[in-house]
Amino acid sequence: MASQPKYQRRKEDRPREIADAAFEAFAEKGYAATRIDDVAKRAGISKGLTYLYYKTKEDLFKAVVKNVVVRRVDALLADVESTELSSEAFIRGPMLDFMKRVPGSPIAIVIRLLISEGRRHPDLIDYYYDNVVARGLAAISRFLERGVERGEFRPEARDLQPQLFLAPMMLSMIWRLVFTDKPLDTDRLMENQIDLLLTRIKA
Amino acid sequence: MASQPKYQRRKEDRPREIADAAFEAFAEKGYAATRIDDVAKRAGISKGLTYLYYKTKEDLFKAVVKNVVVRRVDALLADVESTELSSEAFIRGPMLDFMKRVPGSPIAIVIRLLISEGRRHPDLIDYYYDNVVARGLAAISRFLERGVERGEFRPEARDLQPQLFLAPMMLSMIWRLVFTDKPLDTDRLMENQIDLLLTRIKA
Amino acid sequence: MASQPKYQRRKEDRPREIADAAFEAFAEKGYAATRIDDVAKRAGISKGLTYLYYKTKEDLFKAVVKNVVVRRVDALLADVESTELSSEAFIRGPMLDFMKRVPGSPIAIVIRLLISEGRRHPDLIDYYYDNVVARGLAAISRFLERGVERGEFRPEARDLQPQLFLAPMMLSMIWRLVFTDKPLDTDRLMENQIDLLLTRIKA
Amino acid sequence: MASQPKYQRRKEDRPREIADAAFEAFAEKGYAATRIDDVAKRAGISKGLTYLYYKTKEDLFKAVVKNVVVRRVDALLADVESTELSSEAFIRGPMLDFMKRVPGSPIAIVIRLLISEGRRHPDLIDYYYDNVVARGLAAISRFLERGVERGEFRPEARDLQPQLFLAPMMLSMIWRLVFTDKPLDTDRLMENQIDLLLTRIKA
DNA sequence: GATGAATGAGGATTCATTCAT
DNA sequence: TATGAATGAATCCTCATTCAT
Repeated sequence: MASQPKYQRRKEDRPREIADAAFEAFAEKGYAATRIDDVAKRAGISKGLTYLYYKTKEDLFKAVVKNVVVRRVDALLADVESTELSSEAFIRGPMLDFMKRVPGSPIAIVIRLLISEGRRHPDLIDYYYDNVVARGLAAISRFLERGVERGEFRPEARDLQPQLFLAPMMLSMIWRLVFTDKPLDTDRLMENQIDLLLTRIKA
Repeated sequence: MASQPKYQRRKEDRPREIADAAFEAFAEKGYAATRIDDVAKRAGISKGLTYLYYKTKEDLFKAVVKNVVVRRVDALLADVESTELSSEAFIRGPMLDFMKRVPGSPIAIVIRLLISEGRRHPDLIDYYYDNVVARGLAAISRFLERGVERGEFRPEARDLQPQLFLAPMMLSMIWRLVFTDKPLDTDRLMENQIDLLLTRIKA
Repeated sequence: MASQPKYQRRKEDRPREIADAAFEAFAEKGYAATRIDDVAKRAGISKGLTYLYYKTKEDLFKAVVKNVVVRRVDALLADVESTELSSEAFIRGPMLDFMKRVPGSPIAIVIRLLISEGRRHPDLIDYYYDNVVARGLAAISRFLERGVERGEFRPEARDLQPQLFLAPMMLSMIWRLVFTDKPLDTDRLMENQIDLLLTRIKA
Repeated sequence: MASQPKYQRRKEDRPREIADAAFEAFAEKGYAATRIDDVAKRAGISKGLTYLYYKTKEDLFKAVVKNVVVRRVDALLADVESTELSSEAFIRGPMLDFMKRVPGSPIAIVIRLLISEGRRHPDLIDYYYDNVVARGLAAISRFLERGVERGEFRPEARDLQPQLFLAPMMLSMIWRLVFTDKPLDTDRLMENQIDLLLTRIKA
């Protein structure tokens, strides 16, 4: 093997590279079972360098949840919010598509990390809630409201808990995380739920 | 005050006492952060004795998931299956009650453990699936079937994924595990879901 | 080699054994350069066991200074204070003997540790001052006072700083710690000082 | 406020600047606890540059003891040796003044470093002995000799160990290094010692 | 059976030193 | 020269597991 250059200065990219590597490692083995050495190896750097950018393993964990997630969630949400369709068409279209993608996305992984490690990081929980959950719920509420205003939905739509839209997505996520090999048509699950809800609220 | 050992009974109960103590400890701190010493202290015995009953920490973990869970789940399911009501009355009554209790029950804790540690224990996942999830799903399917046979539900009820009944329960569970202090009327969430579903399938 | 028993329970003696081993190690290499592993090896135990008795390396350091020193200083001071001689005879005899022994005793080692590491352990400094230095100074003052009362010393003896008696001892200590191989008749140094002082204060 | 680099001059001064910075750092935290990074920061240069002038941390340590000390000691001794006074006047005047200044001077710091780290650097010890201690002792001996020759001191003065003059200075140094906040009139201690000695040797 | 002292492998973290830029 | 990113050996400390008592 030709020997690789031993040094490669890439100050700019390192933090993200490390966070990405850590994300993979945490995703695969969980926080506790992940060795800083693993992360470094995945990132193609030495263990010590990790500590130049992240003071502790916990810092790294927080960075993973914050940066990685938000980066990807932003992308996903952007997709969704830039549409102009009838409320029903939007919900059955882009919004459903979005929800279908979540259980297989990094968001699911992060949820798992938060479920496992969240207790010791209340600030992370808050961060995640504010930046992901609350935004998602608000988007749904906004949509229902708009539907009512436009006369597409009945006024009772306003009283619907937005979590009703998300429940099958959550179940699908957990299902796929835990029961990897047990069959479940998660797409159909979400479609059915949307159908139930739209039937109920359509004007 | 020094905390008193919680368990201290006859030898024959030891394995269960240890498993119970371990369950508490795992519930509080998670698998990795739980010290065998903690478990022993909670069980009121010495660290060494733990190893007489469980060869490794992992064994203990498995025992917790298996024994503790099944024991408690059995109790919960027994409640439910011994009823004679109209299908709708049953669903809105005992079944809904049962579901409402789950997010605050040990089952939620075990779910968390499985989400966190399950990957490394596929046999546990299978065990849990067979003994808890599959039984629950089958019960729901059986119920729908019975409703159709009795003419209470429309035949399409047979096609409903039983997970639709469980989705809000799952979301409630996760919500309460993760967002301990964020408000969510989980009971209402489940009621609404039941209502949506019954509206759809009632004859 | 016949294999030694792998386990040897000696709960009672361990703390002292470890502290003694640590004392040796610290004496030889200083605090920073001493590895817990060295200490354990010297004590004939495993590294981990050290931590059963001393939570951190710092704890061990404190224990060394406190226990080891006080143990030995007590012995030395006991010697001295139990005499009944004329003041001059006492000073030229037991007290001088005592001082001559100090530079080669563990006290010198501890002084070195305090000089090196003391800044980070003000409590240790205080402890050492109270238990060693202050006691020594007080003993000297008491002696001068007694000499005056008995008419053996002139009243001006009361004004003598007790540190004047100790100064050559201190120089001898440092000299021997630092300039191990440079000649200096430390005994004569102390004798001369005592002589100077007695000449001055004798009635 | 970010601390400003203290040194930042021409290249030719670099080695000295670094050594001075290192001296400060060693003085503050001791050898082991001083990071090369600290030294560099104090010197207003990058870590790497330090290695251009000093191959290792130990080299730097040696340079500190050698250059810094000798530079400052030379200055101090120069003061002293250029006088023309009666022997007694000289001892009670410039020499006593000099000794009084030592415990608060960098020499004290270096002594501490030698006490802490000297064992691993016998060459440094020798260097220090030759350039500081031996010179000091010789100066004192020379002075006594001269006093005898001039008829100011009795011939027995020749037999006096020069260390007797230095003992209270040494004690004062250590006292101030270790018992920073315990009161001791170190000036008076030295004055008294000089008085004792002069009383003994004056013709 | 019980105990808890003892072991030792392993992991997070630090920091002197190197070297691409 | 000058920088500071990068390396990796070294070290403290933890904790599951063992075993003498």
